[in-house]
Amino acid sequence: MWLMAPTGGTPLPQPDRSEIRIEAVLAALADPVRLDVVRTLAGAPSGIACGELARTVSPSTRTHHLNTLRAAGVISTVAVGTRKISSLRREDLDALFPGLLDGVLAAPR
Amino acid sequence: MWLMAPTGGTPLPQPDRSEIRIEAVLAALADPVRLDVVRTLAGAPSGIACGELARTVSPSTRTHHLNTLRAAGVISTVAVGTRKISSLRREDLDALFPGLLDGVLAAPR
DNA sequence: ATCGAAGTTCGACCAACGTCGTAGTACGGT
DNA sequence: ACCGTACTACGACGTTGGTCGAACTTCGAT
Repeated sequence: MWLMAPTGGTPLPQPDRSEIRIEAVLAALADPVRLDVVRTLAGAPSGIACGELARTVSPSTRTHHLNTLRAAGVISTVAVGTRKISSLRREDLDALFPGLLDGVLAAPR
Repeated sequence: MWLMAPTGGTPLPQPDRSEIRIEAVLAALADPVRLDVVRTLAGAPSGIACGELARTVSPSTRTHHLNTLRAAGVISTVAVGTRKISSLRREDLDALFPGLLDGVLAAPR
């Protein structure tokens, strides 16, 4: 048995880089819960399981927020076992909107 | 009679730099109409009258959007005569969230 | 085969938001 | 003094969005 890389699971559908719209990204980042998720993911390049994110809300609400972030193109998620590991789409966002993510993350908590 | 600078009118109340919150800024930028306003103002450092902005919506809706942008700290407005001239708070935004505005403005129209 | 853990889906509810029309205010020009 | 222009304030309406609980699915482990 080998250690499976976080990128080794089944990827959930997500928008292509060319399909990411700035309005959707901004709307996704505007919510406090989702912004907290993004800040957390920014410090964990290898990804984090859904259950470890946004513990202040219920599981169903958590799912809703992660769906929103994924649909906007902010995060990508892979299913490994019973878990789903999410991580920031930093490369795509930096390529499309250089400075945006850094600017957001520079904001005081 | 001299040409009055756009900064010479009576300034409307706006949040201090220290009061600007990233969530409010992102929420303000997330709306298509307001994003259009910001893009327009980005190309006019000297400011633009309300009536020349967001012509796709009614005057009352326009006022609502400009109020939202001002309350979020994205724009500042001065009243000169019967007009109100709005301009981007570029310095403040760049100081608080370096790269954010540039990233947003880099997005394709 | 069964159980538990991890997420999802569905439906409901309430708050917040974008939109408008109408009425109102404030200022400049005639 | 009057009028028109520029913008605002208010109230209404429909839509969207965040929240939850309950029921369901899927997978790994025992």
